[in-house]
Amino acid sequence: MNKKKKIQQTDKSVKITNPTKTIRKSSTTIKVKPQPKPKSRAKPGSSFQEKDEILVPTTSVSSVFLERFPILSSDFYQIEALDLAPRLLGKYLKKDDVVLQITEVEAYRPNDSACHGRFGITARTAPVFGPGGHAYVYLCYGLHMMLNVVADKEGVGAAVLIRSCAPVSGLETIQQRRGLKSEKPVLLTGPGKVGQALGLSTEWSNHPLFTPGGLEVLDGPEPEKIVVGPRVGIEYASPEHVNALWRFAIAGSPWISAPKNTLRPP
DNA sequence: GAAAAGATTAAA
DNA sequence: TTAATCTTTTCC
Repeated sequence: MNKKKKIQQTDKSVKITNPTKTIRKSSTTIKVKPQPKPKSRAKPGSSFQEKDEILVPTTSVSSVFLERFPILSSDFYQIEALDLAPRLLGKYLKKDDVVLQITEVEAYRPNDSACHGRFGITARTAPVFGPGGHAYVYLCYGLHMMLNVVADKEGVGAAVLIRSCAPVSGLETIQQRRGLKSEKPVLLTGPGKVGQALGLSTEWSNHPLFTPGGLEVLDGPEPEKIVVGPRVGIEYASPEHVNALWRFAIAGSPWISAPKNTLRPP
């Protein structure tokens, strides 16, 4: 059917109600939350009290990464999502004392019937249309925080979903946030798990990833081989976009979400 | 103003 | 296979 005509990117007639933009800043010191209940997530808006936190000096682990893998600049992201997605593989996500290596991603693009930007600019999706290099975090199924990296230039509605990561440091914090004492792929294979491990809420949406503090993306080793496949969980989209091979993963990595049997060499 | 659906996960 | 859980978007 003809469902493809309204997907055009909207003009300025759309009103943009400003999303809640309380960008939380965290210092370079490592924060350890003593409160032990990873089950009930803290309600957005009530950031955990500063006084309840135990501040620990930055460890050598972070210094090593900052030295060898510097934070990526804004320029890195100003390309189309299909190019940015595979380039994000192997890069590092850093927040608090947690460092994750990106192992699986999906590209979402303009004129893409699976992209959140398909309805134009809204309060939720405004960051997607902003300049590349910012986070787009949204609540999925009322439960899961999904982290995207906004791609391309301002005005273009494109982003890359982070589907899976491998743990690099901060394993205890990851396990505590996940409520799971495992080192196996079940810990971080899935977009909801990544968001939970990083301690994200929708307040982190639109957070710049190219400036020090809070959530950052650091440079990392380029993977030797990459596999591609159709994106996951978008059955509502048009066949053309359901079948598009816009899912990318590091070949051979165990840190990849299901289904794995749809991934092939490009 | 009401209702359906969702870029998922964990447990039965 | 299904419940959990709630915001966003659409429909009347």
